[in-house]
Amino acid sequence: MLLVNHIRDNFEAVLAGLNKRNFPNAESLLNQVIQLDDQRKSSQTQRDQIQAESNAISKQIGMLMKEGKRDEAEKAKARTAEIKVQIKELDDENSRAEEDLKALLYTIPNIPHTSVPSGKSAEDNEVVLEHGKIPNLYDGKQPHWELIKKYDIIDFDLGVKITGAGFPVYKGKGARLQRALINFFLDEALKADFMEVQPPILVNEDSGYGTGQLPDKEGQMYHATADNLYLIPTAEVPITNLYRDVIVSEDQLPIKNVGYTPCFRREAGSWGAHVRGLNRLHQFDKVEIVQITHPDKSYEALEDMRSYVQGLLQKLELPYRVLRLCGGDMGFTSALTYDMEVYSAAQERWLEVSSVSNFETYQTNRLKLRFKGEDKKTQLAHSLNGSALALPRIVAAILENNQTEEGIKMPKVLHSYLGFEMI
RNA sequence: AGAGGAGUGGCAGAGUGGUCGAUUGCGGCGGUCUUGAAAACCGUUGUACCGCGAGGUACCGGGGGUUCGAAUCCCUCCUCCUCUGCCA
Repeated sequence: MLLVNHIRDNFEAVLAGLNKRNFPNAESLLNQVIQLDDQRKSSQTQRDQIQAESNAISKQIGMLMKEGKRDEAEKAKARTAEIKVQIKELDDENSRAEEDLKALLYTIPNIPHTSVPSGKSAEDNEVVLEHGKIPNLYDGKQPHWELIKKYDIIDFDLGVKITGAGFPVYKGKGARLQRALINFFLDEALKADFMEVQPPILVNEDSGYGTGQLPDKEGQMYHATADNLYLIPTAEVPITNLYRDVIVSEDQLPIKNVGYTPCFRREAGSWGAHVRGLNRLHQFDKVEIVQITHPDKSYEALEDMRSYVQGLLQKLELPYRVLRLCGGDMGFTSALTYDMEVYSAAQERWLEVSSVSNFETYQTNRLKLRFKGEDKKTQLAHSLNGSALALPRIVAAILENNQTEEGIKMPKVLHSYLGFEMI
């Protein structure tokens, strides 16, 4: 969430940023924030003053008791009754103001970076670059949901029997392709100096709040109610929360982590014509990269992560393009997001396979993720993450783009991982 | 899962109702001494909020309660350890 002091000091800039997102009622909400913060401050100041008085009286009573002056002590006690009531009132007032302020801040999205184009929807995203040749396929080309049946490598019906729609079963070369991609992605990340982690894939409420899935997106996560745990929608949640309530020393930055996890999304009400086959699933595999950086270095890191992901797509020989998301299409918590899309030659459309974002202090403020530099001052770090990569759509694109009448050719870089070259 | 024990500052470890944000040791930082280092000695050493400042307030696993006053008493939750059971 945004820092109140930042809103105070940069009111016009914050307002302009929210307008770039087409965020409604921005000005009045920002004014409310400042007003609630003022309320919070004044109730706390009052509370602290009275508390100080009460503490003084208590000390006095302690001394009187020690000296055996029981009567005077009793007299002093009488005065505290009123103070107690006042403290209770101011306490309530203060915590109410704090809660209201927090609730309000939760509804305000991050401020877009100056380079973010204004715009309302995906159509206004800026195409930063396109790379690779869109393949010219033979006449009998098929979308991946046909190919997987033809070669018997992914079985949706079996998944329905075992679990339900959106939980495919990968078989034979299909399963081996999954495993190969995961290993390839992890090995590449290790070469790029990311430290591998294997986090839990169920997380508690605090973690959900830490990265912002709660309270807004509660309905998007599977909830194990018996234990009040959530299945992760992305490894971003457990990996970034590793650093919740942590103060690192400046020389430990940047922190670079990579993790492979399955991801679970309920995707309630989001099924339609474009989500056939592997395009949208309830469970899928993803390798995620996360960085925690010094505030001065986060945009450099973002560019590094972007070119890193581009490198993966190039090695997989997939035609892709990079989009800079516009204000209206960007995620709630992000300051700048690049989407990577691969071209799916049989569906004849672009598929999002990665999203790389800088959250600046928006997440770290909630997480209380700080660093301490030479000057001994603690300040919020910046957090970033990106998919590197999400498997299903990569699999879809590999299958579709490389299909021939003789079979499906596997990208060269995967051969040693796969143990075969064709499906 | 059952029985018992325990959670205190970076770490170790005192503190069982009063001036305790908390004795002490180690570590860290600064200094004295030294050609340099070690040793020794001296000083310093958390986080957050409010305040221009002086300063104030909160934090002893989390939450709640008793009390004029809670690290200390009560309730509850969490975590760890030991024993028993179960298990990949």
